[in-house]
Formats: sequence, C-alpha cells, structure tokens
Amino acid sequence: MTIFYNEHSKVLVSVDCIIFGFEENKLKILIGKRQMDPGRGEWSLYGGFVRSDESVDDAAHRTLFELTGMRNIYMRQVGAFGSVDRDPGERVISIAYYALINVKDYDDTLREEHGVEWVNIEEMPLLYSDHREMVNKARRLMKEKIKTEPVGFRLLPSLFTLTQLQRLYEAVNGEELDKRNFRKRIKEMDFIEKTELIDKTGSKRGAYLYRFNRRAYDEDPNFKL
Amino acid sequence: MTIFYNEHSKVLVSVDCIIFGFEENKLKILIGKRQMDPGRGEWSLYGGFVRSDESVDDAAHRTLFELTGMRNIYMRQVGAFGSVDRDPGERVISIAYYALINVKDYDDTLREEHGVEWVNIEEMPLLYSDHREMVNKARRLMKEKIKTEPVGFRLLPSLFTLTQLQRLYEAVNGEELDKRNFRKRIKEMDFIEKTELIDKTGSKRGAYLYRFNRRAYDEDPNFKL
DNA sequence: AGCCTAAAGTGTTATTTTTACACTTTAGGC
DNA sequence: GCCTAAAGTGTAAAAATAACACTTTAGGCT
Repeated sequence: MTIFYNEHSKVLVSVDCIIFGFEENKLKILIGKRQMDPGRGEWSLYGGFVRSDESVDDAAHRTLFELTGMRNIYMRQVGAFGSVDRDPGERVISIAYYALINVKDYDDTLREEHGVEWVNIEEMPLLYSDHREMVNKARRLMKEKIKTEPVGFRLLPSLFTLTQLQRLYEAVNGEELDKRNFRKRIKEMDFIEKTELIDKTGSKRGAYLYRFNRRAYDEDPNFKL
Repeated sequence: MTIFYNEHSKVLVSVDCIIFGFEENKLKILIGKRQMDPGRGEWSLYGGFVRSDESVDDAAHRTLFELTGMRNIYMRQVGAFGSVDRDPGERVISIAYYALINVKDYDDTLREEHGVEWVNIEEMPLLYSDHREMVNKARRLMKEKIKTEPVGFRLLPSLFTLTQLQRLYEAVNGEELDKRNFRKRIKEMDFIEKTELIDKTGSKRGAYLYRFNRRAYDEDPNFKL
C-alpha cells in the first residue's frame, strides 16, 4: 500500500462509553474500577481501542457489545478528547460515545463479570483521566436530544407508566415537572399509546402501561417534552 | 517510555476546518482544491495532521493559523469522522472543527496563496471524501449555538448595523425574519450597544452602528435570537 | 366492614412568548 | 424638489407555557 502521509505520527485511538441507565427514579451510568495500568483501581468509563479494520462508530458498538452483550443500542458520539497527556500511559486520543440502555435488559451476571456498576450520576465518584468531562458533555447532549427526539424510551421497558416516564424526564432535567402539564403533552403525541395493561408494582391502584409506537412516530414525527 | 497498549494499532489523526464567513448577506465557507494526492484537484476543507506534542484542539488552532494567520478564533469541535476508508490514501481519523471569522480580517493575498475561496454554503460543490458531511454537521451545530450564545458577532466587523446582524441570522437560519420583532429582541439585550456612529455604505440615510459589549454580557448573560 | 394511605388520574385560568402586520423618516441622486 | 431605497418604530392577536387542587382507587390494617 502506498504511504501518502508518511511523515506524520500515528497515535492510538480509543472509544469510551458513557452508558446511561434509569433505575429507582435515578439517572445512572455504568462505570467500573480500572483493571489495568495506568490508573488501576480508579473509577473509569468502559472503553476499547479502535482497530484498523473498523470505523470508530463500529468500535464503539463493539465495545458496548463486549461489555453488555447488547446490540442495536442507541449510541451517539459525544466528541473527541485529545489532550496530549490525557492518558498517563501513552498518547491516546479518545472518542466518547453515549449509549441509552434499559437497565433490566442488561444481564446482572455479565455486569458483575466485567466489574462495572450502576452509579447515580448525581453521586459520581472521581473518574480516571478526563472521563468526568466526557460524562458531563454526554449528559448535556443527551439532555438536549431527549427533549426533541423520542429516545428516552430506550431507558425504559417497552411498557411503562406515565409516572415512570415523568420521573425519567425529571431525573434527566434535574427538576420536578408538573404532572398535569406533562400528561397533557403526552396526550398530544399519538405515538405514545395507552394499552389496556396495568402495572401494579408502583401503586395499589395500578397505572396504565403505555408504549412507544415507532411506526406511528415515523408518520408524524413531532416530539417535544 | 513504557508502552502499555502495545498490541493496538495506531492511526493517523487529522483535523479539518469548516471556516464560516459572512459576506454579501450570504453564509460562506472557505474551501480549496486539494493540492496533493489522493484527491488532487477536488474541492476540500483545509486540514492538517495532529502532531504528537499537541492536543487535538491545538492542532485545529494551529491549522487555522497556518491558513489565515489569525489567532484567538472561535472554534468548536464538530466531531470525529472515522470510517475505515474515508481517506483513499490511508486510514485517517479526522476531527472536524468549525471556526467563525470575519471575512474582512482575512488577508486576501494570504487567502490566494493558499488557494482557498469563499463559497456560498448554498452553492457548495462536491467535496472530497466525507467533507460534506462535516460541513452539514458543523452547520447544524453552529445554527444551534448562534441562537443562544453571542457568537454570531464573530462573523461581523466589531461595529455592525442591525440590518447586517439580521441578514446574518437570516442566512444562518435559511429564512427571513421580521424586522420589528428582530429589533425588539435586540433592544432587550443591553450588551448589544448602540453607538453614535453611522454607517452610510448600506443606504443613503445611514444606519446606526452597534457593538457587542462582552463585559456587559458576562454580567447578565442572557442571549436569545 | 370500615378506615387510612399513597399513587393515579383529570381541566381551567393566568401569564408569557411569539407572531403578524404598515407607515413615517431620512439623505442621496437625478 | 421629487424619487428611491433602506432605516426605524408599536400594537394587537394567537399560541405556548405555567400555575394550580381535588377525586378515584385498591391494598393493608384494625
């Protein structure tokens, strides 16, 4: 293969995943203690290196799959982090991605095998290197995204109550929402469908379960929450 | 130096700049015909490689400086572009940045020496590799940014008329704005200051020149246009 | 059986924000 | 002095958002 750019130096490129989950009315991220040097024992995002035969996006999906066994996950790029000394071991430029997963879809045994935990994002410990910056930016982007695109459902079971959905938005926005105003907006979005099923786990009375209908959304995609 | 990650492959990392300018009431970008292989002769963004001793952000600023001789330019990261075969020569992952500059601050001789031109973004030719994608994403991000942060002034001279400012927003938004509503909003922002100076280049009557007062903005940063 | 509890569910009004809209003023050029 | 072309200016309607409280229901307890 012809080398066109041979005078330039090459660097390692990694991906780091900010994996969001929603549990007990709290927004959480999946982090673990680093099991390798440098930084062994520090809290860290899960990541991996980009291989020569895969795109950066593919590397992110592969890395997430390695950790969770899950495919077809909603992932979006957060950005590139490229300080010279961001990694104490060697020059590594990292591309951060955030992912939205339903906590219940993630096998707990697999999670423990990888030594990662769901941590309330409001109680994040100190993180390795610039990972905290990554989380903050990911959170900012996700918060904006979730307002205008129906991606929050990715954090919930496919059937959910309106209270669950409201709590999710409250956790992401960091402020309480008015129940009646919230539900008024839901009613305007026909693709958030009420089922006849009732969830009794959250109250004695029980609450109707709803589902997101993607097909209906695609026909009239106007989402706003 | 200890090599910690030695089994992983390294790649070239470049930066590409989407340089926005505003001229003749049009939003423009600075592009040139590639002067090297691969892709010689194709329209392309201006870019450069990230060196081992500089951050990615620094590389972007250095690259912009090489092209324009300008420093302290507003630049924001667009994101990483990392398809395996995005560069026909060799695997190169590129981090795109957009910059906002005042066209009049860019020396025209220097511009010609580098063989780059201001092209109306609505009449963009086919671009090399994935550069069009980069431009589109940059434009989307810039459009959002300019709504809530006072960065549009970077595209204008330090003294500008309200009509110029309105035309800028019209060019970025891609739609006409109501003059009275626009000016009503300006009046609410005390950090957009009317001067006693008058610009007569745009009309016989002349229009008052305004300036952005950063200090005043910092004290009460509420910008919305 | 009856009472207590805790979450589900439901509309109206006030406030704020956004949009629509047209005429007067001014200075240069002819 | 008349024509032109851009600058400048306020009000009213419409839409979006925010504020707000009571009823219903079923389980658990006595």
